[in-house]
Amino acid sequence: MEHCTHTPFNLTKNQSLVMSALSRASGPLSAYTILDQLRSEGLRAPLQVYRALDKLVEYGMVHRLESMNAFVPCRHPDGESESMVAFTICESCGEVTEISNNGFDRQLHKLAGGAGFNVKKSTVELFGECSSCA
Amino acid sequence: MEHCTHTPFNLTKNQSLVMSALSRASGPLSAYTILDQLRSEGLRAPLQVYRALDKLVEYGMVHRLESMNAFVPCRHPDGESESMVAFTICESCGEVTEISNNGFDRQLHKLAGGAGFNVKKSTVELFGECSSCA
DNA sequence: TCATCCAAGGTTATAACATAACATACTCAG
DNA sequence: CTGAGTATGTTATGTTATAACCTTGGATGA
Repeated sequence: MEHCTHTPFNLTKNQSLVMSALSRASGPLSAYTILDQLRSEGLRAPLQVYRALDKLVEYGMVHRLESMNAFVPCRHPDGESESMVAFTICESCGEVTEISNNGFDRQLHKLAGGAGFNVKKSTVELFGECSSCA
Repeated sequence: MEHCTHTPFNLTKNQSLVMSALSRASGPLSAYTILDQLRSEGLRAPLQVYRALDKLVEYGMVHRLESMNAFVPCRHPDGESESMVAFTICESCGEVTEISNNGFDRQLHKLAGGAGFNVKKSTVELFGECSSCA
């Protein structure tokens, strides 16, 4: 599935700006929040942000959190190879963590496969309480 | 997680209207599509639909597809007991299917639990190709 | 009875998220 | 150079969701 294999890209100006805004942030950002942060850099319209985001997602450098209409830089833990990506979202502190696991990925494909469904892309977002808030 | 345990409810008028619109439909409906279908029944404003949807989701009778901003009636297959719910979404014909599986649910909790995260609610949406389209 | 509470409903306005359409510029292989 | 393909800029608009405020109707119990 999506992952960071394409990372070493020459990003365009807008793509770099959006990427660095996301990297600086401590949590997910909406497209419009990114836009506000980058007005001083010359960005003016939502499309400039959305276009950059589309590419960054395509390159696997950014993930979209469907349940939040927000974006995070890809930071899957070292040692994890490419596979499905899932997110934990803490309902009390807002922390978002990326987790990936090959076994789980296989399970998921198997589960869907049992119904004759061939999975190409997955969205897995888990809400609950993180360890620091427990 | 969410499921249909609360089903035998006395729904209000708006809730019934929204529920029957979803039940009639062959696929997911957006809130605004539901509104359009129910104008003839007297609904006028988005909030009337959103409020009904909120309740129906709370009762476990409707699921929200986060990645599509759309809603489907809960129809998990007979014999499946309560557990996590996942959806397959066919990118070629648009068919949406609900699947649930206790083993998968446990896996998912275990995966997150390994990172100290306590899962309360999950969104699992799988995109790909369904059996009829293959 | 009627006071009070509370869930649900109605309405207007607006916020938040996302894309259409069209014109211009950059860049790189042929 | 040239032209195909990608990126950009800009305006306008489409789509999804909620805020704020007020009214209705039914249950409860003093």
